Amino acid sequence: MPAKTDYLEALNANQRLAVEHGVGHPDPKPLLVIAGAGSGKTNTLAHRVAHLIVNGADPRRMLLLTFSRRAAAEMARRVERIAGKVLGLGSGAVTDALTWSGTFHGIGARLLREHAHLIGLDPAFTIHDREDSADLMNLVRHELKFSETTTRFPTKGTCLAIYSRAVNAQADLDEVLKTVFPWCAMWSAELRTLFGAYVAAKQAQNVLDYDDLLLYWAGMMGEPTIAAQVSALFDHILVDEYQDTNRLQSAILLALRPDGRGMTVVGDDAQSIYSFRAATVRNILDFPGAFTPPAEIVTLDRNYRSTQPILAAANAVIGEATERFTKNLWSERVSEAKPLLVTVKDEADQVGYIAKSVLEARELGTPLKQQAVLFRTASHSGPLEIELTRRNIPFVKFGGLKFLDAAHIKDVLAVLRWAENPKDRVAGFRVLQLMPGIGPGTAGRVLDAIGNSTDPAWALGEVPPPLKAGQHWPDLVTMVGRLASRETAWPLELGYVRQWYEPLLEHGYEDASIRVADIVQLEQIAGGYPSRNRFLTELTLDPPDATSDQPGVPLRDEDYLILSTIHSAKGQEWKSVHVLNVVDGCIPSDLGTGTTHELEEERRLLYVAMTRAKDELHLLVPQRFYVTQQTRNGDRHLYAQRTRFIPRVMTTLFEDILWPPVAPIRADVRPAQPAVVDMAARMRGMW
DNA sequence: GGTAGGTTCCTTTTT
DNA sequence: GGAACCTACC
Repeated sequence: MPAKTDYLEALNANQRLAVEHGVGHPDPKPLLVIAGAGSGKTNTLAHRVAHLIVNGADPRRMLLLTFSRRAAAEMARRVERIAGKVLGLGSGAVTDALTWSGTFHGIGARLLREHAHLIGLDPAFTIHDREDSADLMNLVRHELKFSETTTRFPTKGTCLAIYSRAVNAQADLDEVLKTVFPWCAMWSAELRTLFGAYVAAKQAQNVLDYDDLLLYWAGMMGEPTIAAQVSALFDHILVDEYQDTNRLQSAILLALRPDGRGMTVVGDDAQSIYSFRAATVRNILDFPGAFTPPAEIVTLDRNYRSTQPILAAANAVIGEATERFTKNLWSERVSEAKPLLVTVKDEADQVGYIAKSVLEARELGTPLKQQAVLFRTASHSGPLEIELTRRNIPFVKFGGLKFLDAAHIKDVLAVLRWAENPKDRVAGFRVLQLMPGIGPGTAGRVLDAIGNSTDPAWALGEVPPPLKAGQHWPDLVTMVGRLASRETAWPLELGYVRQWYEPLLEHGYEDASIRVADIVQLEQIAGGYPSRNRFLTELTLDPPDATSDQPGVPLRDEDYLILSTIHSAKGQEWKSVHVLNVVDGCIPSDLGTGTTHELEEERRLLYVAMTRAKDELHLLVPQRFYVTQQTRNGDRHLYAQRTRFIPRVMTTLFEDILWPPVAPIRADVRPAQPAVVDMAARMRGMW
């Protein structure tokens, strides 16, 4: 029975090619969709999924790999709308069936739990986030006495970064050291020993880190019988943001579908901004040739998002890039307004300009939610956050520090993780040291004592109580016993943890009451998960991005401005976009100018930021730029240059303005004293 | 030997 | 604001 295909009418010719490719064909070629910014990528992918379902594909047998859970949810919502209408299904029917939809890491975790027995893995494994992994690396580093070398050994974070790089890029350690961490090359032998011990420690403790989720998955796919079993779960594999996958991820995909059958990948080489975590543009450039016959390529180059002047400027910026699938985006959205290149005196004016501009736009009918301020580094928004708070402009920040990164939240999660997996030494180590009088030494000995006991909760009760811990110790023993026996239903047991933790919190922090409130909030979030294990796993793999992601925050219906790192802005769009600090040293970051490779990525980053804008784009160029803690000179002002990615010849594509407009200020002259108080405003403000 | 508290340095981007 | 390192105290 031919299905109704009205929904295809709304697509343009190329989108339709991408959606209909191979449907009904007995032996379809793999498909690569090069989708420029704002070209309706998500919509096209969602239509393809829906179209496949309408034509008889089983949504339960579709693997949909997206960049974040937010992207997965958005995809599901659209598929639901399209397919639901055509198939006349009730709401949620299709979404519920799209069970294999999520990030590589999330899907990996699920596949590993389900197939753990086949590869000798205990399915009760817990997952370490980056900080936990670094802590474990640190423990091992100390055990091996690498912390006592005469010349400085790389820090835990650097060690983990090197390890992770080698795993994700599927590269040899020496190669990684030579190309990415040359200053650590002298430690090659020690690092190899360290990583061996680190892997052994993870295995002994039954924990996996982020990289393991991919590595074990890839390993599983290397065993023909298991590979066949896993591959047979899926008829279709669709991957979004393919430009941000690394070699390990592409290896997994190829192992799932060596012939590329039923495989669709979508991406934009111009938006690849994750090479720091070993993503490689090569994946997308080489995809077509990985199969015989090679994959079909469909290019979406019509932009539906931005006005032509914004697009012209963005095209000019990316036009200078060295290697890419050539495609220039075009748009029919005419506008007289060029993007603005706003020169301001310093960061204070930058912040003032944004506040003014944002409020003006709101007066003209653009709600705050339709406006965003983007920046290279999470910490750059600090002064802006202060100013917005002062002016009572609500905002939500994406990227940077997470709710879960707060020490007190990590403490509570560590208690839960230790209960879930008593072998998890990092968790136990953290929990024990919360108590007064217990430091690394005592904590280590306690962990050794309960070591491999079959009943760790009981073993803990047998440990002689460290005297200085006082009442906290017996309370800990009671609590751990309770959690281990699971006598209290999830998520109520979190209440016990809080009861134990609160006195310690009050002892350790001035602002204990705020922190207690956070934990209460955590309890509410926990209510959304069916079990402790699921809670811990999903929270680690998909931490809430911003405060608005958390239920219970009274921001839901309110209007608020979006603050986001450029990385976290991926895939999103706003009517009006401001980009902070478009100066050399920020974009490109002075940390990212080492190699052409890094420099190219910084260029793409600016491109991504610019292409988020629909109607208005403001690039801010502060002339003076405050730098904290430069290695040698301490805090100081730098006289910044406009970013090298917008050379003089390109400035015709922008409207150059100075702000404040009156009396342009030479950088070397101190500004006149501003009015101390705006008395007129104060008088008006009385009413 | 171990813990608590002070000092100094540094601070990309994320699953 | 945090981590690594140092020093004073138990």
